[in-house]
Amino acid sequence: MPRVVAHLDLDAFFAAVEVLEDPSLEGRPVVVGGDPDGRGVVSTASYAARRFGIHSAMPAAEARRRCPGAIFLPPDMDRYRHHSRAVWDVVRGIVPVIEQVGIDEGYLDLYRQVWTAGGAHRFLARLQATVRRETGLDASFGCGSCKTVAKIASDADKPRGLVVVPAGKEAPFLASRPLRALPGIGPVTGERLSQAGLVTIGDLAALDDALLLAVLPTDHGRELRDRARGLDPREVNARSSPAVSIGHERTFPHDVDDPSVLAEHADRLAALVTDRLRRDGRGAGTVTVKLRYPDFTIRSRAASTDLATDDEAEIIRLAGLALRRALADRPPPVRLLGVSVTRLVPSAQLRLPTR
DNA sequence: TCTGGGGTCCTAGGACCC
DNA sequence: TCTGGGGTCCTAGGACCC
Repeated sequence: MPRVVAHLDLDAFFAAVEVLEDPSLEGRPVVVGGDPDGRGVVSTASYAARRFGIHSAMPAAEARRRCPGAIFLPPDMDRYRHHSRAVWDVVRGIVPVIEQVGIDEGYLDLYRQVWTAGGAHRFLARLQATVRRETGLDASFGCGSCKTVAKIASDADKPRGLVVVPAGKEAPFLASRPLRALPGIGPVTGERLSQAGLVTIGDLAALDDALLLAVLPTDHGRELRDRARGLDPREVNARSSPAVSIGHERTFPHDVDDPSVLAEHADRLAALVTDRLRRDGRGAGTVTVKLRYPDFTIRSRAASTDLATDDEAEIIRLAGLALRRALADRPPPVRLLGVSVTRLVPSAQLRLPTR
């Protein structure tokens, strides 16, 4: 029996929440993201702002050049989490098996709800209307026999889209779309495939083993070609797993030259990380410091302990150690400093050896 | 135009153990 | 004197995602 997987994607989510909280913004170009006077980038642009060519990840300064009249708002994650929870509570009440992937998207396993494409369409149209009525937010849905097809389908007719790909029609549905639309193909792989003359998902799907090996000689290559053919065995996994890492980072408004200033920022970031670690009920065995230099190269150095800790002074000490190692490798100026913790264990195992 | 902040997963090489 | 093989853990870097 073919699987029926749906993908839910909230439309322009951060901007939509801001409009919901301030209806005077309705229909206006709203840009949620970093500081347009500094080094900020766009997180989410409302559809009115997208008409000016503004999109996610664009420098906010460039967004303002394209639309000087746009309303720029800093992200308010607590607010977005609150609205996101409302949406997922509604969905969970109707579909028991869901895998939330981010704050604004997730997969639904519809195996208990529908058996045919027609059934899926009716079911999702009702769910879409229910989400809208209960939360005031629009979502787009895609549906098909696997995650890859469902995800691309949810993006195919935004906003308020609803695209159901019937079983057996996966490959033709995907074939004409650009390679970069395939989840797993980013800037590097996309460029590589483009250099090889590939343009569409169909081009990748058509590669035989020998050509595939020549173009993408990695384990990942076969998986990507399978997905391009509409084959993707990943299940909808409703069990969420605990975080693997917790971190904070900061891009400075101007590059920082002074090591003692960097050390102060490292202390502050380490304290923030420790707060979250403790609220999570965990301890950490490794503290990693990340530096981004003006040329955008990234360097990271780690410091570990044999006894997992959630002690602020100890985490600050390890961060300082890692920072000095990194700076010994390459001195300032530095554009970004980050501190993260890994090798996490439950608090009950604190002060027990981690290895 | 000049590029955020939160993550996950994978890989390669070295250390270490048996 | 010259030399194993497998397995695991750790670090650093990189691709990718939202």
